[in-house]
Amino acid sequence: MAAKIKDVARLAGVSTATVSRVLSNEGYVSEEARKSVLAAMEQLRYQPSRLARSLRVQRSRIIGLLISDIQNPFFISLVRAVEDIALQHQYAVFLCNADENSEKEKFYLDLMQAERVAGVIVSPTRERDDPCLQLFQADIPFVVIDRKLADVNVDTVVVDNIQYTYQLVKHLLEDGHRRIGAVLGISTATTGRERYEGYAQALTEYQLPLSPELLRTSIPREENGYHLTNELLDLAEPPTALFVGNNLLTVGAFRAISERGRTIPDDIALAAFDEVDWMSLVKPGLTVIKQPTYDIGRTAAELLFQRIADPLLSVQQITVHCTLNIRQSCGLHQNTGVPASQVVQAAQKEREIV
Amino acid sequence: MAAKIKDVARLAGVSTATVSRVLSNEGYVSEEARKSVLAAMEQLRYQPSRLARSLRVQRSRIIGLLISDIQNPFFISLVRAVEDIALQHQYAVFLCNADENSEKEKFYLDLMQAERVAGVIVSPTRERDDPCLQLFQADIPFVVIDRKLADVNVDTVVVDNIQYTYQLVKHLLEDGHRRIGAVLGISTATTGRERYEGYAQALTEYQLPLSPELLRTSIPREENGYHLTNELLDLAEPPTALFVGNNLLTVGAFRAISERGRTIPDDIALAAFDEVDWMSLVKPGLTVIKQPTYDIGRTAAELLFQRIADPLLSVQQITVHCTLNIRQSCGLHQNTGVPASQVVQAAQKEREIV
DNA sequence: ATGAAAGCGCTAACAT
DNA sequence: ATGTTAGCGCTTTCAT
Repeated sequence: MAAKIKDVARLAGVSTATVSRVLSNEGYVSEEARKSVLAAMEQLRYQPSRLARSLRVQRSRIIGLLISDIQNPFFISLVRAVEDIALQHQYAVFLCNADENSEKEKFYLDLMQAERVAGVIVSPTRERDDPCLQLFQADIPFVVIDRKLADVNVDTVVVDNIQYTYQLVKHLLEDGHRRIGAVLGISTATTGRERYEGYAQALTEYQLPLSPELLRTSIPREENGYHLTNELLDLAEPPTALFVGNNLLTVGAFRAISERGRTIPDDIALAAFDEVDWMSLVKPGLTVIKQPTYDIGRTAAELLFQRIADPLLSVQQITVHCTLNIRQSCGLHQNTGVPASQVVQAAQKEREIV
Repeated sequence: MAAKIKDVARLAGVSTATVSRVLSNEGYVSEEARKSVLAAMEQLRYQPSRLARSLRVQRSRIIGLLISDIQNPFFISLVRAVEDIALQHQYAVFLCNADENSEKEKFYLDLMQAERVAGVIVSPTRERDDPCLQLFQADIPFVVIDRKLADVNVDTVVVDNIQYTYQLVKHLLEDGHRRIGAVLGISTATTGRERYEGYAQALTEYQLPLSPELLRTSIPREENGYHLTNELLDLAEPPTALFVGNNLLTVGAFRAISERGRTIPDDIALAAFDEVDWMSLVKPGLTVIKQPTYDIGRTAAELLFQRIADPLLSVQQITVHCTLNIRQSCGLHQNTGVPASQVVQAAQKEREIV
């Protein structure tokens, strides 16, 4: 097995305490002792056991990151951000993927607790989420991202889904569309529900009915986007425009429309939540709300480390701003009430405390 | 703090040994004792510390997964696969992202060693990779994926890059192209080098020179694909076809071509390594080699658990098969020597031991 | 069938 | 400036 602190101490002719002091750069240790310890470490290729250390100091230098779907590009740069910040703090990231499955979510949260992680960042699969509450009750520092959690006052980083969806759908309305379909994620997650609300607000403002047949929801996966869009296109009177509430659903929607030989935006307009890099490659470019994914991850990680450092800190609920990227998929917008430039300007990457 | 085994023992009126026996379902324990222990656990919401357990039994139920770039979709379903298999074995996955940076790679491998993970799956950033060798010398079970490692005989899961690239480039040649540019990943990783070899083999077979000006290599990132492709398009005599060696590079290449208003395949043909889901959305569809990413991950994880179970098992080097997805991006293929159907048939998802 | 006790590798009082 | 020692929470002989 690997060398341990005792071996280093023996070889260096000092006690384990001295070795530990060298390791942590704390306390007094003579230059001479330090040198021989360092030499011994080198010689034995000593790698201190973080396992033992964590047990002893009763906290590990690992944070858990539980995302709801690793297939979703939205989470990828978020992961990168968390990783970057964690690295700065000398922490490692324990990444888990709930796969939109609340059982897996519970499993992983239990696991993180059992591994005694220092804190957790989580995007809950549902708004009322017992496993998350349990985490909260166990006094484990944690930060919620992307989706809000009901019944607890906890550090949170989200975007204003209602407001941005409202703007996006309004954009479609201003282009003259009156029959706008919606393909959304399930409404047990707040993102799904709020995006529905934004959609509903916009229609209501234009005194349009909220026709149930135009609304489709499911777990946000590509195949679901595909099927739901097909359902909408199969309607006796199909929508002239589509609002899609998530990037995976968008891939499916796009494919469904293409396969039928329909063209965007002439046959049907398309506007969606979430930007993905390939969207700049497809023609026509998609009009989307772009979330600052890296910022969300960075902010959440910073919040978490603040909370770890000071558990008594007051709770912060941060809303980050998005950008409206207007491209060609909703058609010409000569008749847009709000000029595109103004909309984009209003959506700087600022932060506000709610 | 959370309840510990002592608390459970006290509440249940038994010793810690008995609690431990209940926990692990090993050794004799009376039905009566079991019941009261279970009740005590419930009441205290006891979560055994895997940290302490790992220290005691000298091995954790965590495997490390170090991928070279989390932005690359290639790795995502691979991650999913590893996660699925690990879960079956009651292991957790410690996912790290080297970001094509060998310092980060070293940092994470050291970290994994310090955390005493049970084993590691890694896609090395370079062919001669000291941190990986160190892992090997420390007798930590590990499996190499995607890229081979020189100087050691270690469990490996890769694809036959040379062979598939050869087929793909030959396809371009059979379509009549004689000036084929290549945009590849750096050749310190075996994927880059081997894909170059496949390219070279095909050209050589057609007795074409290997013109250095047609070959561009860099770290596989989108912006590099963009710049390198622009360089090729800027040549006095630009290539009529392009082979791109990796999906991130392909996004960049595609963008560069689009931005110049060039059309695929009329102005320039395009064929690439790696499939990504959005490729079915762009027009024209891209001709690509599709790697069985999930299979690669699954195979690697299975190999790792075999090795953990029996360190003396003979080393396995597995080559998984790819699929050639022929679409419209390399032009019509009436003049293709090998019919597409036959090529695809030859590329079933079989396995072979090299 | 159960308990007592040692010890995994490390840190942190406390003593010198 | 350095060493001694107890103990983090768990498992596992070895007794009984």
